[in-house]
Amino acid sequence: MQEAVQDILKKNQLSITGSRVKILELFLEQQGALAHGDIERRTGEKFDRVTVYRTLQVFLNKGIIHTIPTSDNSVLYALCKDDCGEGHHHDNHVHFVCDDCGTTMCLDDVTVPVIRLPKGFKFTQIQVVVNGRCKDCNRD
Amino acid sequence: MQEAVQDILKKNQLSITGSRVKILELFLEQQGALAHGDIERRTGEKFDRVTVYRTLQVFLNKGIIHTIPTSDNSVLYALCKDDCGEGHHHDNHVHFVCDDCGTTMCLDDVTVPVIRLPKGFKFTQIQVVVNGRCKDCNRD
DNA sequence: ATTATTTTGCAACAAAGTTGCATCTGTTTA
DNA sequence: TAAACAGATGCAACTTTGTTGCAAAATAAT
Ligand SMILES: [Mn+2]
Ligand SMILES: [Mn+2]
Ligand SMILES: [Zn+2]
Ligand SMILES: [Zn+2]
Repeated sequence: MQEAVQDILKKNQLSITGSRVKILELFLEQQGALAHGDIERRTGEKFDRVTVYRTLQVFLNKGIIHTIPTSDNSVLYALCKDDCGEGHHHDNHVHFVCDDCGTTMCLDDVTVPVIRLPKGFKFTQIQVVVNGRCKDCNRD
Repeated sequence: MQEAVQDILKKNQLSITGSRVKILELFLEQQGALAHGDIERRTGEKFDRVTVYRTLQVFLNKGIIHTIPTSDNSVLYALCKDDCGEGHHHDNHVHFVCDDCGTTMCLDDVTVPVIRLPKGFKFTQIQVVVNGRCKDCNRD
């Protein structure tokens, strides 16, 4: 785990600092997505709010994490699993929001479908967000 | 136009007030979606910010407008075309964001596809947001 | 026209996000 | 390994966005 964190930072030519290590650990030990607030809470207010913002921004630019649009328009972040790089995101999988437990997760195995657009429209990216009950919450 | 506005308000048992008429007009004379900020600007700061928030909230509850999730997590609103009512939205169409001109619009004729979820997951709603170049911007 | 009900604007507040700058930390080089 | 450098952090101050309570104003009902 420690190694994984260091690897990711080195691979992206980022200096290894307390906040980056800690925040990256949070993402690795968590299956769901994290909001900015979650991160602040779970780092035990160890880092300044500004540092968290800037760290997330750096991770986004480097293609280490991606944002997830949600129906309530809160900003969520999740690890990129694939080969995303600086300015090159290709996380074309479906996102799932459980209305029961509130977790938002990447369904890495569910690829986004092809959408037939009206004449004249060209797409570059398709985002799919599914709401419902997750696996765990249905097991009752 | 004036009539359409009055009709919608009456049909939803809403009293006819300056802000409601003006904001509804904005939506009717516009093909794309509007952000809260757009509305404030285009009403010429005629109404208090709080009034705009409350008006949009009322319209949302009544099923006159719906929100659109976007990749940059800004809140956008658009008219419901269908038979949405109080607490009953069924705007299951695809949304399109033009990266060129910035407009976000409802593709009312493009219905959201069925998504095959992993075992154990149940869905209640599927949101699809497509980014790309719109019809108008491709006409060059 | 009078009354009852909603809606509005204001003020005060809370939450979320940004920016500049001095200080500190991690990395590089000699 | 120590000094020098580049980059990251924390703080303060600020902006933007959204919320709440309440009195005044506008709308609807009688
Ligand atoms: Mn994802
Ligand atoms: Mn729509
Ligand atoms: Zn769940
Ligand atoms: Zn366009």
